[in-house]
Amino acid sequence: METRKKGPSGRPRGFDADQALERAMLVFWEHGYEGASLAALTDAMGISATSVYAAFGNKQELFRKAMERYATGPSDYLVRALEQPTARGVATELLAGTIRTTTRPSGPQGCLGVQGALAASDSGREVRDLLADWRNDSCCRIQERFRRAADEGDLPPGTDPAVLARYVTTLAFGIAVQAASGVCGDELRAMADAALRTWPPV
Amino acid sequence: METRKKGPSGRPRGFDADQALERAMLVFWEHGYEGASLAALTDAMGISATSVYAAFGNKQELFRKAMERYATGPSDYLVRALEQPTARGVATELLAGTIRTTTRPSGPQGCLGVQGALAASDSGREVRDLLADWRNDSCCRIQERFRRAADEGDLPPGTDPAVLARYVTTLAFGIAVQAASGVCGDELRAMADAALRTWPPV
DNA sequence: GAAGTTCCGCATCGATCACTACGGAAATCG
DNA sequence: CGATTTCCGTAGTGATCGATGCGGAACTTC
Repeated sequence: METRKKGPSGRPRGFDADQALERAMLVFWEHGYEGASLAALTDAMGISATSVYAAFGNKQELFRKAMERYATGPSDYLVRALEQPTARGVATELLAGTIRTTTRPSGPQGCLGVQGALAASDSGREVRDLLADWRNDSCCRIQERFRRAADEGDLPPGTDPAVLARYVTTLAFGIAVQAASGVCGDELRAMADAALRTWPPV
Repeated sequence: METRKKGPSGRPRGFDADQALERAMLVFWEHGYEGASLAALTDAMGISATSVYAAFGNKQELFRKAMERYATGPSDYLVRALEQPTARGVATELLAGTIRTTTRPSGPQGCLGVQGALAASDSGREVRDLLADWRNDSCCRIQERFRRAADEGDLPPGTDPAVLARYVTTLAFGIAVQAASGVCGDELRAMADAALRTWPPV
């Protein structure tokens, strides 16, 4: 499993795979998995369908890679939120990051992990389940962080980390829906500020 | 515009249009607007495509009628919530109704108004905007109810009805996403109880 | 019964879906 | 250079999409 190039490698590909994946992610983000046709994807990526399948497998694999890129790119605020020193900081950073990413002026509105495939036909069931797992995993990671906060005395006694994690992720997913509906960031920030003023909701 | 039957009416339709629309709504609810194919719809409705177009126009019109049925059926908890005597009662009934409808054991999980068309291709843009308007309208009606509550002294001075309405609808939409992810009703109820324990979040 | 109207199953429309076979062009090797 | 390997544009695969034309059957009113 050498990463070095060895042997006759033939003609190298004539496009930037990273840039192509970035553009594919934006199309999936805006139109969802099933709403993004191969024609729309290849058009945005600037390459032919042949190149897409040679470089990424098929549409489903392309979406998986686009989702990974989304998780480590536009959605990396989750990691930064988990690194906050206090539970309140975690919630604050999570909601602020969600609002920032879902209402960015240039780019799709909403969250790829939510609107990528919330409901789908039978052929899109796997992708739908993939995103559901991603959302539940996000909730679990926050729950673990809140459990640690409870152990550290950062949360009032009797606070249930699971309920608290479900609460902040519900707000985050709701923000994603509001953003997809065209609600602006300022209004969502005012809402998040109000919600965080009573923290934690024991 | 008589509702009576007059003149030669020809052969009456051989199916129950109300029942067919109910079944179409369930298919749209589960698979979304674009994820519900005409084949799946006609199969569930028990009638041919010809009958669908004769009775409901086209797929988009069928969805509009299904959405109206959803608003006055499974989603009628919104009206009951708005009729509650206190602002706290409005929020409590809204969240309870949302959880009840989005996690019913038999039937689709989630909310048709959210997952019906959160992201869509170009051909589904009109339906997507229709649902976005429905969501924003729901928020506006709640905002008006909270404004009345503020006038009646039912809310602390300085409370912004718009922010409060955005808060409860964000929770409701988030609940719909959680339900679509397979989260059970009990867990969501515990979360809603915690959120309502600190009310209002001024 | 006769005339008129509507229903609806069958077959199919063109468009688009995700996907791929083919082959010439281009680049890397010895 | 020649040989080899890979890329990728063109064209087209069968399947499915939403939506209809047709015509016989069924039901109405007269």
